[in-house]
Amino acid sequence: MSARVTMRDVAQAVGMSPMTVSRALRDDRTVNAKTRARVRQVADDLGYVYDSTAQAFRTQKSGFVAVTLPSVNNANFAETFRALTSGLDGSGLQLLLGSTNYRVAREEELVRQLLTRNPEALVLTGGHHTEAMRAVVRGRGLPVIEMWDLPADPLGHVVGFSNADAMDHIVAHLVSTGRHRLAFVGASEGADMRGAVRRDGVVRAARKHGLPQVAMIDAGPAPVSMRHGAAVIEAMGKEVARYDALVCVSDPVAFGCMTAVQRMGLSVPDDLAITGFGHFEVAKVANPRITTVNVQAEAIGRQVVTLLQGIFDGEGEEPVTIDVGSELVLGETS
Amino acid sequence: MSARVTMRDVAQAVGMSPMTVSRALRDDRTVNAKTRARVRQVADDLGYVYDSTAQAFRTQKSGFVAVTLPSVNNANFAETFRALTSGLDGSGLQLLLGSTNYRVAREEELVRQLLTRNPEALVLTGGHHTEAMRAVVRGRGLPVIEMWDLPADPLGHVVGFSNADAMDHIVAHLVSTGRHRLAFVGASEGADMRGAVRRDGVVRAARKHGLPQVAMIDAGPAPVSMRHGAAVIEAMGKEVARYDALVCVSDPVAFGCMTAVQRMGLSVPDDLAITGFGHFEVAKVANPRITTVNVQAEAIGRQVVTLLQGIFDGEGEEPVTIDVGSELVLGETS
DNA sequence: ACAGGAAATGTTATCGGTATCATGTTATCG
DNA sequence: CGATAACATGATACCGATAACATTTCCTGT
Repeated sequence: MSARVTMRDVAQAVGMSPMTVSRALRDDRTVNAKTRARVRQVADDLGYVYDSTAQAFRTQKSGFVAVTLPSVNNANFAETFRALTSGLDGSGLQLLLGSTNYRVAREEELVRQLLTRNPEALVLTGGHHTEAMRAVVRGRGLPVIEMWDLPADPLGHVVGFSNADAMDHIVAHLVSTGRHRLAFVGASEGADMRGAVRRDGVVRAARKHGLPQVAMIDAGPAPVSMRHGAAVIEAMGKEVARYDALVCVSDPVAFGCMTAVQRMGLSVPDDLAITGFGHFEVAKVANPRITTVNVQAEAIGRQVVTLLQGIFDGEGEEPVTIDVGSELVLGETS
Repeated sequence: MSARVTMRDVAQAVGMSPMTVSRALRDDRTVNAKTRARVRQVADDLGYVYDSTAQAFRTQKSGFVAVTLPSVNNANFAETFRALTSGLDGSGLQLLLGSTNYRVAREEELVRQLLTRNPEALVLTGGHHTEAMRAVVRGRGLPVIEMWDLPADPLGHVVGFSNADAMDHIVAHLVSTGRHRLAFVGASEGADMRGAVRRDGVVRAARKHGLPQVAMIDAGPAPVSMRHGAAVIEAMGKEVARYDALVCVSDPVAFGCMTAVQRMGLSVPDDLAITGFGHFEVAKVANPRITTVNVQAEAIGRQVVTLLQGIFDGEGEEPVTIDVGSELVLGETS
């Protein structure tokens, strides 16, 4: 109880200076092996717990990597985060996670907050940010990685893919299988830039392929998921048969739409094709399997880790852009 | 560029002492309102960024709440985490997240690491820990909350529910609808205590209700999800019809099993009942809807937030146990 | 046995805020 | 108008680890 055990206490107990204890605990080879062992032992006995805060303060290296995600409640982002975690495991770096709830204003606030912790690198999801935030980050001069997007004017490194290209794959595929009355199912226009980019991608692709205008089905404010897809289709009723393909903003939405369509007795894909986005597990397992786009969430995480390692090993300063691409994954719904 | 801007620099620019700047930035009312505004302005102009590390060091309050989750890649845990995040938003506390990958040994290591950051509270998922970890945490004397479980010997506060009771609900329901050849689908016996508790819960409940022995279907090492459920049933083929109910360790597994069963032409629930666990979105949306148990992931998060607020407001020291309960949610698969 | 260098350990100052106590300055009132 | 309180600001020390430099101890070869 009482006061906390510090290196000074350990040093006293061992009969050495705090400096030696510091070195010993960091496994500094200039400290005699026997001393090192003894220090370890005594530290354990005293219940000493290393203070990373003091270290971070003194060395001006926090050991933190700040990460922003739109939401942790999304299998794809979660997968990327998992890859980051496991890739950074053992490197002595800690992830500092924050969620933006798909809003750039919230992102700005979050990043300001994260920066006060002195992170050694900043990993952002998406390439859309407020001007103020860009300024803050730039002024800080710390390594930045934007992921899940290919921003036109990157802040630093980039690991992502083109949402527009991905949507083009889908539209091209639908066109080639004879569909031409497309509807896009996504979140209401609002703060969710990612959804907006996908929507625009579909519209542009449709135009390019000579299709009539794409209908917009609004599944509510972001984030939208299975139940929103199901609800909006349910509300439409048989009206939905007016279209011959539902292009959904994500796999969960697609799955939701599909179940609603099936419940009303329509057949997928005979009456209606359905496509998703993201290659979520549900797309692979659903009945029928959902045609989707694989965006390789895990690969993004791994690439970010590789970049981070390079950064901390003091490698090249020039910002790198890595396009992990995306590929159409044919299912049975189209 | 060059050196970083500190309070000293701001103070100099304003023509006041660092102490006044410190107070001004914290909105200390003893500082003249005009001065406060001016300090704010100058700090902004200079691009000053507050250093939480220094603050944490000096005040010995990190502003961190450490949280361990088995995996962020699980909609339920993610939901709890989201509730924690949004509940703590604006309180000046930062969540420090770590994943245990469902292994207590990993949890111990993780907690040791997290403790070096001086968290002001520790939120653990689950009630199974290594002895060493219990000792470390106890010795530290910081507030602890265990969630998602009702441990027999809690480390501190508890917000959870009884997994055994929940499984009993399910088994009782299956029995009451005439099923008696049960099989449990879950992860291999191993480090995943949560899965083990559910399995044992089913076995005990079956015995209590006078059922013959419950068969065990091994979907592979934890964590198991949709595709593992689908794969193991697919591998069994029609053999699965030997049972009249599949009790699955989670909704995703249940969904995977169901799709596999349906693909081989069997009917759910006519040929086979299927139950899940967790009230995941997929259970509500799937076709047919999956009978499951609602464990109120979000409520757990909210309750934890309430406890934390109480702790930081210096309230009652006696550990509290909150049972958020669980309830059977009837679907169409049983 | 001794110079010279390697190995092991110690001393001092410091990172950027802020608790604490001290001091100066401006209202308030009999 | 002088005393006293209310308000505003400042000086000093310190949180716990460690970089940088200094010193001591122990070998090694001749």
